[in-house]
Amino acid sequence: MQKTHGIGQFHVVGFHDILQKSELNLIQIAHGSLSPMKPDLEPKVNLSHELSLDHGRLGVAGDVVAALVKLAAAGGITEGLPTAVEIARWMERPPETHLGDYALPCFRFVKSMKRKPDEVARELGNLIDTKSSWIAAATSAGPFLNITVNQPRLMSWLLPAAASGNIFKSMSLNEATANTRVMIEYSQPNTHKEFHVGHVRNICLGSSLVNLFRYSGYPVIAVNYIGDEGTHIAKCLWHIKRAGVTAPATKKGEWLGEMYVEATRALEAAASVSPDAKAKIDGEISAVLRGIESKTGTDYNLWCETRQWSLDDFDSVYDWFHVKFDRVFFESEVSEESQEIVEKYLQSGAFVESDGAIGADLKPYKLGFMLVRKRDGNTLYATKDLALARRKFDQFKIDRSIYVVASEQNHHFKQVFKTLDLMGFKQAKQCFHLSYGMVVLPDGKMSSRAGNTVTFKMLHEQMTGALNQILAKYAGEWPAEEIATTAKQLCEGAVKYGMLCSDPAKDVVFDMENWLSFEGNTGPYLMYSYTRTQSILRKAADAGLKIDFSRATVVHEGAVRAAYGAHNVADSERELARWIQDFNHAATASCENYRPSTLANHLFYMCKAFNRFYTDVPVLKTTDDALRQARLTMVAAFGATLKEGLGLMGITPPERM
RNA sequence: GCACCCGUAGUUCAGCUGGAUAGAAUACUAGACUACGAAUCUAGGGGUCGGAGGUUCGAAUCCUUCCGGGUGCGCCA
Repeated sequence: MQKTHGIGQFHVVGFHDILQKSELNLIQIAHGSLSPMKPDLEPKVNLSHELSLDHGRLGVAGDVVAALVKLAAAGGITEGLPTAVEIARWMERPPETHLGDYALPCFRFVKSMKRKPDEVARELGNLIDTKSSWIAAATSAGPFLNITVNQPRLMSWLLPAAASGNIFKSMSLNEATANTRVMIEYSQPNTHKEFHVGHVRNICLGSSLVNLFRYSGYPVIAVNYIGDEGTHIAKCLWHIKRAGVTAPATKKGEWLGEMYVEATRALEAAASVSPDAKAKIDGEISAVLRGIESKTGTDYNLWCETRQWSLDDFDSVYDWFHVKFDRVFFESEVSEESQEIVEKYLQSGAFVESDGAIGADLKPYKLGFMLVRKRDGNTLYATKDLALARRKFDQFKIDRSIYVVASEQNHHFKQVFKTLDLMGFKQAKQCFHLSYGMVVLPDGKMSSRAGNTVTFKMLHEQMTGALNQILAKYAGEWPAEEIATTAKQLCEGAVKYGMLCSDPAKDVVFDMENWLSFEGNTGPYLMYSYTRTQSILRKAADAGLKIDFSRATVVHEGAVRAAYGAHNVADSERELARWIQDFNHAATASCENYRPSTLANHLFYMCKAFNRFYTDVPVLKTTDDALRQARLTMVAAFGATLKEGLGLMGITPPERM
């Protein structure tokens, strides 16, 4: 992609195929290349890309800058003024709709003009050309300049751009992010253990993050890291052999998880009998472990066989959630490398010996001591994380590394990242641990001892029950296959939305009944909103209103503009358009903050606005042909935006429900 | 003992790099369907933003300190 001279780090040339020529000038003005002011201002790249696609916001900012130049010139000031990109970033949505579409807090830039914010806001309001292309009215309210957008102009750009999906496709064409390779590691289940709802939250967060980063234009490698070795597996196998049990024909992985739980109980019971009994068992388990590590014999064969059961089970879970990994790492494949790492960095001085063991001394950084090799010569979990990180840097050439892991491991990852830094990896500073809180039950914390954990198996069974209920409603009316698909989409969406709609740092209350209640801030509410759009569009097509929303044509823009020029834009339409317009901003923020909840909330408010619009103004029943077409475009624009957003959360809405 | 995270309406949560009168959902109360599908919408009450200081034009947001809850802190993963 060719760089365009004069507009800093913005590359508008690559968007020729998507943007219309008339918009290019606008962007150049907005970024300062056609303006005399601050051409050397360094923009914040990531946020600006999304801004450059928001012609409405930039257009308004451009018109404000034009007035600002006049105002400043009158005072003899020509330098140090903000660019349109800065203005656009500062513009807020006013607290009350009737105040306008944007509010510009003038205290952000008046210092360079040596003026009071109230005065600047008032004079700017008088200077702004309301005959200009984007601004219909501008009035001051104290230090704020409240701006009402030229609605026909805005709608004519926004609605076709969203309905066609061009505005979303453009996001991935971001040169600023295209050269940063990101690896996102998530899921990380242990074989021979239960797959519980905590793992489900991890899958939802991780896969959504992958989507968000890809949407923002990053090349993303999605990876999994499976724990397939360690004493927990030896315990499980020890129990199976001792109890002489055999696996069922199906769901063998789940069965292994149950056997592990039984093993733990049996172990505790046996160990409480006497110290001798405990020692005997410990010896037996060590023998199993050695057997596995010897890579030969019955214990090793049993490990191979049972390990595969777990892996098969994991695959079925991933299929259920529609997640895919580009690469799957195993603990067992980095074991040997971890030993080599210990040797190498012991010599380099990054590691030191202590009490017969080896580790990294992180006390100067208030992170304690990170053990990498035990006295018995074995490496640890942390050592393998170091080995894996090195592989990620060296073999996969990644620039940023993201780990989605529960908050219990905050300390662990601080240690790992600091140690990687001490080992000399410059990418250590680009490592990020997305820490998330626990999944708790409505009546309190989950604990395996209290016997109130929720496994994926239980979740799946509960949802199958809910599934059947939904199934019954349309039996005989819809094709059986569609009923099954729809019910599945609803359940999957309910779970994903419930897992993602609140801040990752906080615990999430797992309340299946609420999530599936279909009322309020739930996945089904959003999906229902989507089906309403499809219902209208289907009916429109049936009535012969064939509008091709797949392309944003000039003709289409003209029609929307004419319709809203001749008819008032209802408040509900204006508000809905706002949420559509701010979608890319929400997606970008969601990505950069590692918080899918930001996007989830945006989608929820957008749906609220749509449902108000739905009851407030007629669409198909609109008598004026042009207005009806414009409103149909609004419906299509909202539907496309919502579908895009749900997709980023890993949710596919049904077409009807 | 030390470190990190959380504390906003009865409950579950929003609140963007500090911005105008702190917003939703739920529950409760009162309304709106000869339907662009009411799995929806409208209206109402409900809050010392854990407490106290500080920073400034301005603090739920930033700093300090205390209180409450959680997690973790060299031979597990």
